[in-house]
Amino acid sequence: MADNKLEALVSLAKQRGFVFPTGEIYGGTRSAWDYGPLGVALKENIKHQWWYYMVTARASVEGIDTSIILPPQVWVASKHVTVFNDPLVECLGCHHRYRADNLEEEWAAKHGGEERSISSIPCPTCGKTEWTEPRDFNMMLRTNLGPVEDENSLHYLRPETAQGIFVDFLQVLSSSRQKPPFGIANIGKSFRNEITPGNFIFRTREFEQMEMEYFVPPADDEKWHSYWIEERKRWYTELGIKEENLRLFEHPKEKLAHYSKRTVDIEYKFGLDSLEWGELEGIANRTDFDLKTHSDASGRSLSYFDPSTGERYFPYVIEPAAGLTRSVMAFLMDAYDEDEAISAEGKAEKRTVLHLDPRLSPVKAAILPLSKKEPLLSMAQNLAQELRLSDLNVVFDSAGAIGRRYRRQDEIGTPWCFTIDFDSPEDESLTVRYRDSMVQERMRICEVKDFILSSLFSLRLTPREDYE
RNA sequence: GCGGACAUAGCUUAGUUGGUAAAGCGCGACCUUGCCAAGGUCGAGAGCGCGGGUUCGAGUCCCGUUGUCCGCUCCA
Repeated sequence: MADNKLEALVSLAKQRGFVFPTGEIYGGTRSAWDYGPLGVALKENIKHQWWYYMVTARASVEGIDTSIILPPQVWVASKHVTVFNDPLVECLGCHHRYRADNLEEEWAAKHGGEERSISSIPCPTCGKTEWTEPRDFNMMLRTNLGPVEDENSLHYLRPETAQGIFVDFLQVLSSSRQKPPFGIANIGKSFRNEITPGNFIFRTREFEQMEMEYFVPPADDEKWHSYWIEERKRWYTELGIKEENLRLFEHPKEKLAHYSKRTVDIEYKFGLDSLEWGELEGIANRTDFDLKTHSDASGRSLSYFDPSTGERYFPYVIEPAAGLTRSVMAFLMDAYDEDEAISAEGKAEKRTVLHLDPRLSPVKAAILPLSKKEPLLSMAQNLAQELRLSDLNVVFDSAGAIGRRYRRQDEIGTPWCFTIDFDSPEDESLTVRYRDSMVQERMRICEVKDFILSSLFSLRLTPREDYE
């Protein structure tokens, strides 16, 4: 059922220009999907809503945009070069793959601490003891800068945007005059050499992240952690994700990443066979790990001097790290619906509709002349252009019956349709038709722009400042 | 990386025992219609994921490859 829904959505996405496979004329590539005219609008709108809620609306958060390629030492210091280097082996009997270090640990645990190398441990699946040589598998993509390819030219594409923030910590601190608690936000592409990409745009090797690092006095870490978990969950629900499709997942202590004291994921119920619940965002307490390691590695102290107490300390970091491209998929799936509309003949017909929040809708309004005759045509075109000049993405559509045109807009989530009819030249009014209720109302043409702008404005979220 | 299934116009599919690509929807134009996927006419659009083989001849058979999905493995 839900898998069918994804199929329908993928099909709709391709047909209407939300998302399509990268390089399809060459057979496509596993690593990426492209965002079409509507897809990029949706993605930009999500990004904009995040930036507004996390940066613009908050006095305590600054935004930056850091480079995808950083000095390689950054990834050595952050342990990405070493810790996430997994030795993988494959059983020559049944071709199952395992992490060699995991199997060795399991053996020791089951056999009273007896240590054995992978070469003498039988395969848990088929029992054979024949393995390929362990091969290091690093999640980072590499590239070479400059004309010569050697050790010195080796660089990595960032696997997360967070490190750019830590590396710039001092510059932001000194140029913005912020003091803890304060945050630095960063949106951009990251790259991970995932073994198994898949599930549409859920896991790709190239993806976009929206991350914010919130620097707090160490004693306040837990209450800020709770604060951000609630703020972030609220962001999704206020933008239309159904409450029952979201849940929090507490990472078990023993499986926490090396830098984390506590991590809570916000998961979305994709409801697919291969992806029942999937992580949209992780909110981690990274402690002072990053600031300290970069201080040690760089020789520059990334600590904060508090003039009011005369103390110098390393702030703790609360990190809400969201996957932008994943959330595009979640917003689309959550908005996708097939309901019933009554046709002109009184029959109930299936209607495909995206119940997107108007702030996220790629197209805010459609301007539809009921007929191609003048002056209806020009009136509609003029209104459409006026709205475009107000920075509103609108479409003008005069092709086909009016009902068909409404359905076209439903399918891409346009919240409002404005129809110029034969009375419009006389009464300077038109009909506004709402996507979700299909209700129609009369409205003065001169009020359309303010109606849309104020409708969008009234939906704005206000950050909660008190976390107690 | 392993195993399985699938791969035909923008989308969904049909293509009989191999004989030289079809339909619906969508799209464009015109006419008609005048507020929830109406009707009519005309039109654009695939050489069947890609490469190779068998054959007089291959979407249709064989091999390889790429991609998608499912199941393993992995996922900071």
